Amino acid sequence: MAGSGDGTVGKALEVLDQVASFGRPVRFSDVLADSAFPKPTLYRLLQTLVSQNMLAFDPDHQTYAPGARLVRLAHAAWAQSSLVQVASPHLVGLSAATHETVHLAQLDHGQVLYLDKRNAAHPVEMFSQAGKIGPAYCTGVGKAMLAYLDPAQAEVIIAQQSFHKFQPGTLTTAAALRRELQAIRIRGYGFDREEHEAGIICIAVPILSPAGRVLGAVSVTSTTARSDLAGLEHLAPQVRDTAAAIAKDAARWSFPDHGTQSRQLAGE
Amino acid sequence: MAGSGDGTVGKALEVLDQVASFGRPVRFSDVLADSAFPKPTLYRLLQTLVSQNMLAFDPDHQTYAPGARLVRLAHAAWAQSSLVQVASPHLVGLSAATHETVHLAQLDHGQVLYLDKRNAAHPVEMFSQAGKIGPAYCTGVGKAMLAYLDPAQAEVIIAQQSFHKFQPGTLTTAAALRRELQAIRIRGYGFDREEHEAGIICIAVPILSPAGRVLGAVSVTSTTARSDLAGLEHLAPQVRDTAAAIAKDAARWSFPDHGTQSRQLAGE
DNA sequence: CCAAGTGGTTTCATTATTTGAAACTTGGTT
DNA sequence: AACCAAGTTTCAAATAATGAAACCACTTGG
Repeated sequence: MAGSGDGTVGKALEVLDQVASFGRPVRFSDVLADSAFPKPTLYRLLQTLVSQNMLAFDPDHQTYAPGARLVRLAHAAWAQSSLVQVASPHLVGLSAATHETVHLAQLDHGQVLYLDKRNAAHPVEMFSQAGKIGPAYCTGVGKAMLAYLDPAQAEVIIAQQSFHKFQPGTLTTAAALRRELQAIRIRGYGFDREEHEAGIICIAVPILSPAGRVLGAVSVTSTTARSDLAGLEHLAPQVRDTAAAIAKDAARWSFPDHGTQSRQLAGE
Repeated sequence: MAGSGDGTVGKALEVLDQVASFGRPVRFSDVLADSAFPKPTLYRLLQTLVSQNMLAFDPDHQTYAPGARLVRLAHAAWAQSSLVQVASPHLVGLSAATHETVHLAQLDHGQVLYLDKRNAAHPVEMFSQAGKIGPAYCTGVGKAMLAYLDPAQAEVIIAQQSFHKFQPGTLTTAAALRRELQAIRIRGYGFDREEHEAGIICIAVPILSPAGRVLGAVSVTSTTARSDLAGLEHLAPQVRDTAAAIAKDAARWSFPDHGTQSRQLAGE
């Protein structure tokens, strides 16, 4: 579904991703080095992105970096993501009740995209966490979402996984993952059994729309030092209730229309 | 410089802005209603954006909303914006020293884009604030940046201002604004004299690169209840020092190259 | 039950944009 | 001065975007 290569826009966004994925400002030649595009094409795409403020060009160092317009757009994305808005109080509640860290995530590009994180102990952070990405095949939220996805879509995403063996317990084959997903469907929730990081375990439940569409997932994370899988399993009802509550609120949220908020962006 | 209308990419991003600027999920016809594009063109642009995950389409309600990829990209933008990274500790320091709210901002599309906010009293929030936009002609940070911009660029931005009279003291003409900018250049810092919001005043200083390019601005905000312009003026040296320290760190930051961070985005 | 209407989608010949090999400019090195 | 690497521009050919009109699916009302 999230296919690559729709026309010029697709190419431009590919370049944008590329620049963003270097963790630092890059020179033209850096991008060119691992770009599929020929020099002048890449050059023009970069120019366009800069002129559109999607990339910022630093003339002092001749480098490109992700631009300001992205931050502005993301603010809009965040502010009106009904999931984030609606989930927020429920996450706080779950975090307080369990005294553990709670995550809210979504699927994007076959990966887990974390939308929110609540930690009972350190009630700070935010942008630092929101927007982070992680693998789908070895995280609790990732597997919980995959399990409830339309089978065809799930297969597409499974095919995209790297199956890198982070830990002894990491699932490293599509077959093993499919078995795990089946188990999750029967149980109603998924675990992360130290598959991604040593000592980190979690229980995760998908958030499903009334029609059964996967909207996201919630998880409660703990450490092997503090708890164990059995301990997390006791939290299953609470996590499930939280997911259900979020789903219910999300379904309600869409319609009331909030009285046409006046739009205002700029003189341009 | 940030011209509109470079080819198809520009059009697609225009549509993206448009969708983002409704504060809610929108139907096709909603977008069409205030779009310059004919029906099929708009339709295809929306399709492309959805397929690229820049917009999310909700099939249940047939609505479009800003998509997950934006959040991911913005995380990258944020994480590697040298300004934000470098400024962070200085903002904390300034906020602690002044017991007031401190802002970090940049110019985008002729508007002020807030990148960070530190409040001594409520050390929470973040995504909620980062990404917010405001007018350039009636905020302290906006005027401070305009004052030190290349005159030609400044004029372009001045021409884009709406000069809406938010408050009795709001500057409502380009001429008045130019006079104010001249005063700021002489003084070295700018004020917001309740021009945007009643009771809110601030002192702002631009952050300039060694070459004199405007990188952003810092401000300390207070209320008429707690302080006054004279009170803020006492803080001028501190704010100026903070801005200078940020500029210095920013200049240093660009080169060390951080040992090529491995890029990793997805299977795609 | 059919006619008219609304909101969304598809077609297809026309038009405008994108493309990239090659040539060129710039600034630094030997 | 000759050389080299990085960045920029040219221009005819190839490709993708365009939008008027037609179409489909579904509701509304006569």
